[in-house]
Amino acid sequence: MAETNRMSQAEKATISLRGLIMSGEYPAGSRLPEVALSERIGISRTPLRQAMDRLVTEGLLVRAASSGCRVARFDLDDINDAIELRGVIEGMAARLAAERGAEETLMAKAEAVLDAIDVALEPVSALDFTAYVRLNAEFHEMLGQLAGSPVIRREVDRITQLPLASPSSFLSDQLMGPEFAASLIRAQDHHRGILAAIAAREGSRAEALAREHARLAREKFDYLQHADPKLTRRVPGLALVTAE
Amino acid sequence: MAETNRMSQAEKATISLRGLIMSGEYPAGSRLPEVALSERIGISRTPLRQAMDRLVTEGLLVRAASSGCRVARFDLDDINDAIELRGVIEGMAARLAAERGAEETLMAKAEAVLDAIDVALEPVSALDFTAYVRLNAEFHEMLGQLAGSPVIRREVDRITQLPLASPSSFLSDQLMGPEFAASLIRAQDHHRGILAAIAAREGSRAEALAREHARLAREKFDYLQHADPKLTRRVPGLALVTAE
DNA sequence: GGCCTTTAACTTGTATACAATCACCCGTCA
DNA sequence: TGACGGGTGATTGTATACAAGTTAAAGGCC
Repeated sequence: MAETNRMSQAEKATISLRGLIMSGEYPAGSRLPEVALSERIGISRTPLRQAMDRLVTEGLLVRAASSGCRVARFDLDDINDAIELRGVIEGMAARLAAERGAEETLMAKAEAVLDAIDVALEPVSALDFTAYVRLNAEFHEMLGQLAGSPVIRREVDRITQLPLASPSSFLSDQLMGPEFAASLIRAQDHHRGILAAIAAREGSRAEALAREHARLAREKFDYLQHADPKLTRRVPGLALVTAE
Repeated sequence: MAETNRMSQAEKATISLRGLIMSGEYPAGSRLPEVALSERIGISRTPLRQAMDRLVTEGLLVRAASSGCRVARFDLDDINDAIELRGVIEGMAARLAAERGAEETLMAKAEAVLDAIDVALEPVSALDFTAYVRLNAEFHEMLGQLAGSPVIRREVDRITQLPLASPSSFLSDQLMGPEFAASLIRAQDHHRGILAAIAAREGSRAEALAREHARLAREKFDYLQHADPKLTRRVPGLALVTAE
């Protein structure tokens, strides 16, 4: 959490509140009383309300008519649709990058990120998980830039940061198992394929690969569903997903 | 502008401010002093700031680091990318509707809207333009619902309401000419095709058609660019687009 | 005369006070 | 005993006052 000094109260409130909700502190559907919250996180109501507005646009909260906010409720379909949506957006970014041609320096940087991921995955038995999460997020961010369009980039960033659609969602070293490690390697294969398709100006292939890549998140999520229910409390956001 | 009574100050401020900006009152790149604005639209700073936050997420304003908001600046590429983005999102909605199957009552309602558009376009020489704009917006809204997913619907609504990507953008009876009327008829052909593809469960075709359909907006925009420059002042939003 | 520094005014960001609305509960009347 | 009405409490929405930071201008010094 870099430099909480230079952050505005509203930003701090956003992060605190998002964390509180993702951790399941406030169960899905529960109301969020403003005064109590502002006392709890030590920030006055004005920036807190800004934060709540922000989380409403993120979809984490819903604003009931003139009666404050409630924590949103998600079911399995919502998660899958959010993942599908991310795949479509990232697919568009990859396609446009291929069709229009991506800047060489950006491509080189993206390749470097992938090389670093290879390193992080190197000792399959004891891979560097936190490094992977960081680098993976970085690659997906690069994907938004490769098309060279501020509009596209902005949209990819937005989708990518949505709590339940993010490429980092439901990633947790809690579920480190052999099959999980294997899925990380498959993901890296996808990464390479997407970049290769962009370099070869194969727009359709780049788009299809990016969509397929997003679907890996589904597998991870399905795995979570059937794994130890105790994980619900340790994997951020999982507490908001109702069994349907 | 239905029932400004029951609206919160923040909503009123959003509408006023959006109107002010779209009309070109504040030129692209200019700063928006909060106090002056709040006096001008007669709403205190707190809800005004909410409105500004909202317009920032819409992309109409940009927030410079600790120095308030400026009116966003758009170029031709931004417009085209926003249109492409809408095509991709609506394409996804259409594809999912086809793949998953759309509810019959919704399909019937969508067909009814298209029938009404046919009527509005009937006398080619003197078609009912305002009715067309309303019905067109309604069809695109239905498109978001046909997939039967709240997540998808939400996203289509969001994109569809973005000022510069909306299917109603740059529609103006100012530019009523024979070629323009012809493009409305082509648009209606697309509408029919999309719905037929959904009914036939042809996801890929539905997606491709929806994408192509969005591209009609490009033609309209290109036409505007080369038309009478005086239109800049009469077509909402056009004033924000710089010549690049 | 030019540049740097300091100060002052303005602008945003935050906190708090106030207003209005909503919901719930209790009491009274039919 | 049940239902309706009034009132009271809490909670959100709005306005305003205050603080902090930024920018611009003016004056002094080199």
